[in-house]
Amino acid sequence: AKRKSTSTTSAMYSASVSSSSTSSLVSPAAAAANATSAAAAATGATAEDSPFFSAFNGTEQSTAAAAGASGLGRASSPDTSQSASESAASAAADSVVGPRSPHRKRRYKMQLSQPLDQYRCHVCGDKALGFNFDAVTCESCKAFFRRNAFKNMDMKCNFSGSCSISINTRKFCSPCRLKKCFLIGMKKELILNESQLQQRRQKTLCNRNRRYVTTATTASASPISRQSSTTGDPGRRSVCAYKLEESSFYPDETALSEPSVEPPQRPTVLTLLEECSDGLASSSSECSWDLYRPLSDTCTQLMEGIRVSLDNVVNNVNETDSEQISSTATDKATSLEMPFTITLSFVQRFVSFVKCLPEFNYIDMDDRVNLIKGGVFHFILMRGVAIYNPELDSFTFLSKASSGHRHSVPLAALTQSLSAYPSGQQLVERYRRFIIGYHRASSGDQMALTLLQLIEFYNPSRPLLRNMHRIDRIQAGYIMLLKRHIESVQPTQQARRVFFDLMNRLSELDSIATDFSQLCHVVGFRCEELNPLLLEIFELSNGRPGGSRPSSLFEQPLPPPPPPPRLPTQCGTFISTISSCTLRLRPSFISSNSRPYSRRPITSPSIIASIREVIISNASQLCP
Amino acid sequence: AKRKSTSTTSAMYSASVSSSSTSSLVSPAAAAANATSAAAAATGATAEDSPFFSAFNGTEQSTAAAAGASGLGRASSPDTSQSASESAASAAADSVVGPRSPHRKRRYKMQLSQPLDQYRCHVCGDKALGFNFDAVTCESCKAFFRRNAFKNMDMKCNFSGSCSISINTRKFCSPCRLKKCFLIGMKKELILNESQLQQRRQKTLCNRNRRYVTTATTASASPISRQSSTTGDPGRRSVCAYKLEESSFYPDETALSEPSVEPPQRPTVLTLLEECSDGLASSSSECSWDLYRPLSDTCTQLMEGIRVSLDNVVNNVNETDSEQISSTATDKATSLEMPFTITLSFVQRFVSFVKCLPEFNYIDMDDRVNLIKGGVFHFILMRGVAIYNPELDSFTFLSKASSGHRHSVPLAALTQSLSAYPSGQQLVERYRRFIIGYHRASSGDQMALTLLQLIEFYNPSRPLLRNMHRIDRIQAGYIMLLKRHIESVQPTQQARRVFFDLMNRLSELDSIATDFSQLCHVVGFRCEELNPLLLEIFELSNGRPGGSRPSSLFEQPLPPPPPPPRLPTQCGTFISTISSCTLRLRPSFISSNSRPYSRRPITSPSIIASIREVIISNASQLCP
DNA sequence: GGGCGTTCAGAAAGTTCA
DNA sequence: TGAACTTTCTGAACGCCC
Ligand SMILES: [Zn+2]
Ligand SMILES: [Zn+2]
Ligand SMILES: [Zn+2]
Ligand SMILES: [Zn+2]
Repeated sequence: AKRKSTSTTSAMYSASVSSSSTSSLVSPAAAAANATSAAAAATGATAEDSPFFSAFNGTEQSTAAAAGASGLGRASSPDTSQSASESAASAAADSVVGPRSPHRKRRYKMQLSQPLDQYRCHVCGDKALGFNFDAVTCESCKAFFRRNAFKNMDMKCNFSGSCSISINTRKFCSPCRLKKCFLIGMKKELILNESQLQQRRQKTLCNRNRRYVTTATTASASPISRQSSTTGDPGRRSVCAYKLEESSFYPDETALSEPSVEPPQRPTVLTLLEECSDGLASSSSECSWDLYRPLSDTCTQLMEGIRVSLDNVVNNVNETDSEQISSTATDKATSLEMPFTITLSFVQRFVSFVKCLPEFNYIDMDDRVNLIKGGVFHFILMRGVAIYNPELDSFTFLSKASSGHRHSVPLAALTQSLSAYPSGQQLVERYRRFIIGYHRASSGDQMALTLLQLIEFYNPSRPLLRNMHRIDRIQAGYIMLLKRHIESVQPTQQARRVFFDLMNRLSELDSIATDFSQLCHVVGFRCEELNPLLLEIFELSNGRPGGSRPSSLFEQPLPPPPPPPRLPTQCGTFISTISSCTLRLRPSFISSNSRPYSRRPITSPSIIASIREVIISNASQLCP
Repeated sequence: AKRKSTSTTSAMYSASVSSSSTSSLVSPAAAAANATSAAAAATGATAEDSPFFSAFNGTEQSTAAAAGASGLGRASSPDTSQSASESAASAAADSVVGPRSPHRKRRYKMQLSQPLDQYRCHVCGDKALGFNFDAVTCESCKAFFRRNAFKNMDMKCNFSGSCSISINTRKFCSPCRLKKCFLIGMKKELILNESQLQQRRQKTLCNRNRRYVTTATTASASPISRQSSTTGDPGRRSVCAYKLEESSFYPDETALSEPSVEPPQRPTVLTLLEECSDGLASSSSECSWDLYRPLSDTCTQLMEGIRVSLDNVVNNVNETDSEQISSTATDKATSLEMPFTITLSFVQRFVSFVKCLPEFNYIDMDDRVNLIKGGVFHFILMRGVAIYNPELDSFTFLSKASSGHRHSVPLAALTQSLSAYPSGQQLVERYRRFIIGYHRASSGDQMALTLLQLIEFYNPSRPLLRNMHRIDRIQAGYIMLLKRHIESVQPTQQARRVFFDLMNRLSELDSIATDFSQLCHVVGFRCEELNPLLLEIFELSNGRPGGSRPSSLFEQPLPPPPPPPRLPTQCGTFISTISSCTLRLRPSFISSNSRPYSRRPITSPSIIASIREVIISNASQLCP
């Protein structure tokens, strides 16, 4: 009995397979198979002994067996498992219809002679109404297939994996049922996917609305049909599926008004974010990468833009500044004028640089000011990392004045300049460690360091920001860009480590910047003749929430000062440069010279107004 | 009879399942089948031989058969095989059933006027509600059968072996009752087996979570939304799914079916990414936030889902495991069995947990395996952080076995367990520092730590990944979620610092995990009696690119080993648990016991195949 | 009328708890 | 052990668009 059952199995399966592959509704093989199993049953093995017994009901089976046994090989029978009466009828029909051409076209209305409801599901033998997902199936198999075709073929059959599926047994082994569905040619591609579904639903909804409006012509319904459906018309059927879309449904052509396709413009980091969250946009068809992740087009463009601006603006010290720096370097290498001169020059260039970035344009005017105001120290300090030369322990940068030569400002000079101030040396030492650490972590990668500057620049926690979300998004974009950049230059394995290491080090920057700003405060405090403008500027970075408490560095009264550093001559230049080019603070501040330093409110409106003026005045230069 | 019973086991189901959709217990088809089988039985097979013999007690059966044969077609049954005269039948049904309005306005309610309880359990005669395990039984017999069908038939009847089973006597003789169950045709094949059970539970868990999340977080939404998600067909793939599947499935259509509106389903982290890149979607009209950034709805939902799954799955140690851990803790606190037992239990739970996450569903089967395979050690170690208790310097977690008490496993025990191995103690010490550092950085924030586990889990640089982009995107989503979480619990100013600090510490994890995996390698190496399966498992995490070079820890030949730790008894449990529940490795691995350890290729295909089997086998449980 | 999807009550598993 | 309950699956009936 065991052996027989196996043979029955294979017979049955080949039966269904062939029936599907020939696309005729039934094949001789199928009929023969039934005959076989019937014969098996007749020989004494109970039909039920065979786990593969295709349990069509008994009478059908015997009928089929009889027909098969008659040797006529009902080749054209549309069904193997018809009930007795039906089979008789179809036998008659068969004799009329005659042999069907074997290459019968796919699925032309086969209602040639017999009504469709005579057909039987190719999966389970239940009565079928027509094609479902490209096979003749019953309603239940149709639903079953729709529900399960996309589920992963996970479940294993509990039995041999070749259970026979009949109208009675179909619900016992879904894996085998599903398998058979595929076997007989059901196509899961014909199941509507989610977006097609949405379309369909929307269309339905649309039509229904129209019909409702036109037929009902109730005054309330017509003008605001959308609203009515949104609020859940109680009289209407509650259609769950539609419910979901109602909020986004516009009665008429959503599609038309929608299609703001793609900003053909220069991409911003926000474009990158979209690309990353989208997944479709990735131009590379590859799903994976090898050691180095290739850059997407967007990334390349963004970084190229940054690189160009970097070269043209940030690294392009103008001659005046260069001269200035050169002369300061020779005359007062260790005075505080040196860093002031340099940073002033840089701040100008950096602001110009930032204004070249497309996304800066999208920021509120006030917030542009706030970003610059709140981040001066941060990006100045980050710049230090970028121009640091570890061999020389110096900052080095091209100098136009000395014709291609490089300026080189030893860090030691800074130490010395600040030695007169409390904790000045320690602070510089901290900064040095910070720089060195960063340099190691980044391997001096200028692009990475520039991106870090930008990430620091677009810091959503700067004080007074009006739209933190926007800044946050931009920052996220640059973070993503940095990530991608690193992944493109570091092997996958190390990329993450490097990336997070770099990001993490920014935290230290925050505290260093705070201390530097405090220190500068003191510097300004000590130089009475220092123009109030300078004070204001240094106070810029002081306005952060935590910054209102004066740093502990400066709390106790200072000891009798060493020869107080003086910033006489250059200060004028510094101030005038700022006022003329970058900041253009109101003249009144420059003129009100000897005003005693008093702890003004941290966010003096005048400053903001002034800086805003600068930004606005140059707004036309912003890249589109 | 013996032989036959075996065949019964493997045999397929009965042809006599009555038409399930009807309220009648017997459909004409079934009746006919019964007639057949009865005939077959008459030819010599005993009744209990036939797994399909639906042995209603004699009278009923013959009645049913007669009814079917007589063609009277019990009108109340809208049976499928009744093709013609359906209207007549239903009309008849109407007249019988009661005053259903003739205009059949709605779905027919099928208010059975004659309740089913007129049917009697075929085992005990109690009232029956329907079919259970393919026979008409009462509830108690159903439960009885489920509980005992697979128990050994050893128990002998205390009486003659032919006790009569009635509603009163049924509890007196289990063996006879069970025998009768089989006799009347109950099929133990229809009892869900272990893996099916697991799937079912997982699915329930998933759905519960989803429902909970959607209801909990959409308080403002319409009350129907819950219902829609509840009754909606599961398994439907969301828009995100399609996005994720991009090139994999529909190379062409994807682009066409773009205009998908809003993913109405449970959000994934990808939804979050979209939201973040979108900018318009931010539901809060606010552009800024104060100290603590409010969470968007998406974030809330995502985290709520995670939290629920975390509580229900990860932190829900089942009793068996709990027992095991308890007993191990008392007996062999310092042996290596302890960590093995615990981690095994955790790995199972973690895999379940991950499978509850909506986005996991969108990942390629192979990649699911690869993620788990490549990350076992990582997420085990991260788990350590989550359950670390700094006061006790222990891992602590709830124990069901000891009724709400907590297990507490001192880290020192781990040190001691590994003291026999080279560098074991140092490694544990490193791990301890890692844990403590993380604990400080996160302030023990469980959500943050869980997110970090997930970030580590979705690591695009795991070996052999087929779609790194997809994993990368998911990881980015979780990183974003972590960021948002931290921003919501930390003041803006510190949030970034904390966030990057936490992220950065993951780098250290990588190296610790590598070393641990190497160490486990050695452990496996030393214990010859250790089952090869165990070795394979520990090798799982060894497949990373950099992992092929053996850690320097273990390069030189080891000194004569101290008393080699042995993992005898528990290992069996360990292995069997793994094989049965979580990993289900191929039996061959379990049986081939004494195979000498040899350096197999790092990515033994068998492992992958095995693990894939696990994942696939449970795939239907995945939330849609 | 063909062929999709949607609905929803009912069948049949498991789970809980006294 | 068993009554009561929960959950998932199933499929007949139906709605809609082409
Ligand atoms: Zn079917
Ligand atoms: Zn099967
Ligand atoms: Zn009973
Ligand atoms: Zn007995």
